[in-house]
Amino acid sequence: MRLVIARCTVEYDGRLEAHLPEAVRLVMVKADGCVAIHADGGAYKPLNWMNAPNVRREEPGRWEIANAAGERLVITLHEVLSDTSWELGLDPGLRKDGVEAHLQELLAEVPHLFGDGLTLVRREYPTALGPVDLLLRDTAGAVVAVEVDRAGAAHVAVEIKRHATIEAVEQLARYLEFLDRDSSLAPPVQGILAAQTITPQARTLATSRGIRCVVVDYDELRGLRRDELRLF
Amino acid sequence: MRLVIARCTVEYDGRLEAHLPEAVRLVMVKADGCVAIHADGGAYKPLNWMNAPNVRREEPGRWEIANAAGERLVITLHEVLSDTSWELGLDPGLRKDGVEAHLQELLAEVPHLFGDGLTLVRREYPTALGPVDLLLRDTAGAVVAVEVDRAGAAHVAVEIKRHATIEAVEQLARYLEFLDRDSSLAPPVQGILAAQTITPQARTLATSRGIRCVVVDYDELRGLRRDELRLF
DNA sequence: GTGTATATCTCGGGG
DNA sequence: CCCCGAGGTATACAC
Repeated sequence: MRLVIARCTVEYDGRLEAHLPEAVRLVMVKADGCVAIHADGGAYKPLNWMNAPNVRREEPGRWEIANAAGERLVITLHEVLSDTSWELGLDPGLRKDGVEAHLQELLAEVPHLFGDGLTLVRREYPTALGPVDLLLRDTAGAVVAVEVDRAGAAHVAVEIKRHATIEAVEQLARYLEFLDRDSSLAPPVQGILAAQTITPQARTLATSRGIRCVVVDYDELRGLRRDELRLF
Repeated sequence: MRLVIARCTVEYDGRLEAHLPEAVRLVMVKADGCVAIHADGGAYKPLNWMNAPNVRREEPGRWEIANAAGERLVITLHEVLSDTSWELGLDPGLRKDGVEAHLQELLAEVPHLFGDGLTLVRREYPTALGPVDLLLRDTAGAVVAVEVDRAGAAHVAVEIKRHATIEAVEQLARYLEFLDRDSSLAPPVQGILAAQTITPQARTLATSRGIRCVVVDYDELRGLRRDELRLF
């Protein structure tokens, strides 16, 4: 990794055009060749950048970086205050826990939480528009629907979010539209929006579309699984 | 701006949990107190970070950074290879050209491109869900609708995107639903999706919802405006 | 502050 | 390769 502190101006021409007036900034060049220009504030996002792969032509006082898509970044270095390089080596990478995928894993193990007699058909059930998080089947005729037109549904589609907004409702509604045309399922398919938090607007829209909202708790689910495992 | 090159491990506990095994990385601390931990690759996004505002408690070999939301970042420094600081000063900031807002400005000037007799009512026309990019009015009864149920519409809502996906169609469909209930407009309101590029899936969904797709060219529009200005 | 929309989003997965 | 969806998205803006 190379770190250059310099008074510079920058021009970017590609997906848009952007210009940075003269100021002192950090220019970071990583081992893969990607370049980022940072100011001394504004979260982690650089002011300007060029991703790898790219080609960098370096002349005294002027760097020109271009990629195959025709994007071009020109850095004019008026004064270089520091120019250092470091061997960092390959990073072992980040381990994450608590993202939507984990919520999905946990919920897939306890489908009966959404209604007695509900069992898992599969996770990531495919539709023409994309995969539904969970598809459940009612094995006891006990689905409780909030709207008459989806009452007694034999299948239930579950959309899982950490935080559900209107977008999540739209997404599930799209899936339901296509699931109702799925010949292997008997329409109507019931929809459930499951999330740790749900905005009031999303809840309103969901209700008006006959979609049930369920608030779930990640820590509680983890505990539940631990408790269930104890039975064996 | 402070730049620390160090062999370190990192723990984040907040909106999720994340862990970074021991490796040499760059720890960047900006003037506003935000912290970012970079590996030597992977575009501009850091492996881990903490935005401002936050409180940083620094002990030898261990930084603990926390914010008001209860998020916590702990950096254990096993070996510090370099620790430098720089005065960058306030950045004059980035000037951009070619974003969606500019496309909207240009299109607002030539509403007749969407159909003869169409004039601009206003940009950012408000609905309960948010503003519609452009609302047009048919002053010549010449709106061409792709679906019978929206034929002869007196008003046209235009959603503008640089690149239109299914999301854009959903967004416009939501607006149309509310515009049809707008007492100051006579339903049905026609919808047009205008973008520099439109995905095939978005086009399919748009057509099935009676929304017309129009591909626009930013450079051509700029030229068009220049040509029109020459007339005066 | 919440909610909504944009972004040179980045990043990963699947067809 | 494109498309889609998630993100500790970040960021701006309106209510």
